[in-house]
Amino acid sequence: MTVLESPFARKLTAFVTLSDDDLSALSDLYGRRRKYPAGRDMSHEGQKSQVAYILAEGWVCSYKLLPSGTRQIVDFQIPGDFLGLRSVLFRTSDHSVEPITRIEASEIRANDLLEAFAKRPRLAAAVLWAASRDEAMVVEHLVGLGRRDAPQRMGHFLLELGARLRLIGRGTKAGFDCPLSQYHLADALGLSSVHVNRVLRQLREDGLCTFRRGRVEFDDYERLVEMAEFDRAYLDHEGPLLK
Amino acid sequence: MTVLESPFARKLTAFVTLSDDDLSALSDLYGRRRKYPAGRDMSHEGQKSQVAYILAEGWVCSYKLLPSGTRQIVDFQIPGDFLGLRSVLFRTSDHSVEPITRIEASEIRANDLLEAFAKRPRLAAAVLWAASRDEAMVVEHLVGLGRRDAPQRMGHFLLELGARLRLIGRGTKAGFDCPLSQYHLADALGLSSVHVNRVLRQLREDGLCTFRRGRVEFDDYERLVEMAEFDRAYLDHEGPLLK
DNA sequence: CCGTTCGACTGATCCATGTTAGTGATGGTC
DNA sequence: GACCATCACTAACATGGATCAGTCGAACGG
Repeated sequence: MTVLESPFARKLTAFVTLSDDDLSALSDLYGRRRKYPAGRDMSHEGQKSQVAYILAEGWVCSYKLLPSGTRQIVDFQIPGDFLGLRSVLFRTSDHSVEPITRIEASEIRANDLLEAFAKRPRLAAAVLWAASRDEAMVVEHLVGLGRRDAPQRMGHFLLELGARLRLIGRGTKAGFDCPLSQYHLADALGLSSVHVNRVLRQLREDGLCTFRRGRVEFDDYERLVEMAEFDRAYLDHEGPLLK
Repeated sequence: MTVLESPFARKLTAFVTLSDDDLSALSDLYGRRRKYPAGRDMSHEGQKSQVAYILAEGWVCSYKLLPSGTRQIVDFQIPGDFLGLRSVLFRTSDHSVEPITRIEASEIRANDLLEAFAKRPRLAAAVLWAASRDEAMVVEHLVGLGRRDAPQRMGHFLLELGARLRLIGRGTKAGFDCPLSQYHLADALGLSSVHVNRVLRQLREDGLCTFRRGRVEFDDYERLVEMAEFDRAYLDHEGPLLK
């Protein structure tokens, strides 16, 4: 796979037009590529590591565990997303990370990243955009938990995931492949898995969308957008910003 | 008021030991100081401004409005906190800002800030810490909305506020002054104001804490911490990190 | 001084969602 | 082939919190 086809490059170029030089600087960043099995925790918790990753393949979630034993998933990472960027730049991160599928991730050394930023400002702009989009997603997620009911939350979540996946060429407005279990959805949306099941059934019966056997189908995209009050603006996906 | 006594400096020095030179660089940052009346929206929404503020006096909240007319408060800013740092560094922010009390804020020009960072790395570290603490608070807030019930959320919120205020010398483990209405609490905690009232009454009757007439009193700090499962770790308040 | 607004506060009712306790299908493993 | 774990799915029941519909007191503008 050439750099241009990597999910990370696809995501960035959707936002900032990158020159060939920018792209080759990007490919120089990629260090050792590692694989991790699904399920077992990568447990970055409490560690302060000097290395971050760019997820090349597979899905990951970051979550916090509560004393009661329940957990809250803060967000999901898909190919092209950073893993552990914060724990490089800031202090040790306080949440845990679990691979949902088998994953492949390329190491990025903090120094290399900062050097590349100095030489290629557009690259820096693109990465900052990605980071700020991720933050906007957390805020939107928070709004959902506070003020949207279960069907809206679910619809919003699936639409957001769909939009992110489309950006890296892993989905269309018709649907996308999705390895999440109903338990993952429950932990992300602050619901019980029982209720997740009910809500999914209702969305299906209402002809809005169908989630079955690892695949999400948008049965009526526009009506789902309306029901979920989904506003793409916060994802900032409407074409390159810097030409 | 000397720089050292400003809430911003107090907050930073609680985390990173700053030299006299660092502190004077800090005081050079402060630009024009402006006042805003309570209530009227500062409406940064959709604007991309080149100026941020450091809140010197008063309380502010940032929130998102939903189509249904309800709102979700994302967080509160108190003296010493940044206002609009994100909209300087990143793209236009998509939430609104409302002063809760009359406020005073000093302008910070983005360039000045970046220059100061280059010259005084410890200052940069301190500001980065502040930014990452704010993010950690948003995540913790999200966890609360997803997985804590109303009394825990309320307790957690009041304890967090108390800890932040103590850092800038505006509160103790006994309590603090708090200009928030029960509507503010409702919008922040994802509850109805009716339920906020009930929960406050219950906390009072249980001898945990009392919120009345603009004042929060911790009646039994330790028991409240336990009830709310409040873990200070994410605030990172345990003394200076860099000596 | 009166009327208006706003915030704290309450009781009654209802419903969205949680909890408990299952069934059945699938796939992996020894 | 037996066993086990995991996941989707369901029904019955319980409940936290929303909603509705107020009262009351304080602050405020005219």
